[in-house]
Amino acid sequence: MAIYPDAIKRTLAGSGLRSTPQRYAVMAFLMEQAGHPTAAEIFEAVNRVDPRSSRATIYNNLRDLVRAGLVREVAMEGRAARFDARGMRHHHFICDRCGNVEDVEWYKVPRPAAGSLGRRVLRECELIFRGLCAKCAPRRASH
Amino acid sequence: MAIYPDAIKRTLAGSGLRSTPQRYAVMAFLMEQAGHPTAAEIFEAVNRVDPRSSRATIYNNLRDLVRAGLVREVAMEGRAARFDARGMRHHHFICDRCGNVEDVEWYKVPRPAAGSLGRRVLRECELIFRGLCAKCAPRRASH
DNA sequence: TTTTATGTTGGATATAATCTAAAACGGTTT
DNA sequence: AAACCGTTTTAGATTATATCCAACATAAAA
Repeated sequence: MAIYPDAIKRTLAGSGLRSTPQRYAVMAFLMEQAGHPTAAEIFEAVNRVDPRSSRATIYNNLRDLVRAGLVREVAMEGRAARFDARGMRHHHFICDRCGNVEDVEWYKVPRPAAGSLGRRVLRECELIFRGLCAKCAPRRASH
Repeated sequence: MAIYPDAIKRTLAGSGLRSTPQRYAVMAFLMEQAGHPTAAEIFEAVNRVDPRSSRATIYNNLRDLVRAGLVREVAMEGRAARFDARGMRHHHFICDRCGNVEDVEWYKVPRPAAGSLGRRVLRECELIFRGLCAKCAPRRASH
C-alpha cells in the first residue's frame, strides 16, 4: 500500500535489489527514522501501516540491506541488534545504562599502521563510544 | 580443584569479587587464552578440567567480570558474544567472512569534539575494524 | 504476456542468554 | 573451629533473538 518514490526504488535497484513493498517499507522506515530501531520495532512499525510483512521477511531484508551497504547494523551485548540507514557517515554512542544508541558526528579516525594489519583487508573503521547518555548521566537527571 | 595463584585472586578481590573455583577458572582461562572465545567455548574449556561449572555460572561470572572491567565483551551480529581478558589496551578486527575477532595493536584515537558529546559521559572509546582476515583474504588463500 | 529468478510466508527450529529457588560455599567473626 | 551470612552455584525452565524451510507469490526482464 505504500507509495513508491523513485529515489528509494533506484537506490535498491542500484544495489541489485528488487523493490518489493516489504523491502521498500523497511528501507523507507529506516530512512525517515532518527533512532536505531531493533528488528522487532521495524517489524511492528512497518506492519502498523500495511502489507503485513512476516518476521522472516524483515530479517531477510535487513540482512540484504546490510550486505548491500545501505543499512548499518549495530550489535548489542545480549540485546537485539539495532539498525540505521543514515546516509551520512557517523560514529555511535552506546549508553551503558539504558542501552540506547545515538549518533556521534563523524570525524576522521587514523587507520592503524599498515604493519600491524598484516595481510588483513580493511573495509571499514567503526568507532563506538560507551558511557552514559544525557538522560542517564547523574547531575539533576531523574536517577 | 584448580590451583589458586595469588595474582588472580588478588585481582578479583581488588574488584570486590570473591574467588570461587568457577570464577577463578573463567578468569584464568581468559587470561592464558590468545583468542576471543564465546561463552559456550569458555564453558567447555573450563569444564574440561574440573569442577563442572554450570552454564548459568559462566554467564554470571562473565557478566561480573565485564562489569568489573577485568574482561572485555565484543558483541557480534547474530552470533554469540566473544570475550577477552587481555590486560593491554587494544582495538579489534572482525572478519566479515569467518566472523573471527583479532586484536589490533592499540593506538590513541582522538576523542570527538566536546560539543558533539552534549551532556553524555564518555567512559570508553572502542575502535572496531571490519574486513577480511589473513585467512579469508583472496590472493593465494584457499578461497 | 510469459517466464523465471528472486522474494515472501508462517510455523518450526536453532541459538543465545537469563531466570528461578534451593542448596552450597567463602570469608569473616566469634 | 563453629557459627554465621551474604554471595555464588546449580539444573532446568524460560525468554529472547534469529534462522530455516518448502510452498507459494511476484517484480522485472524477455
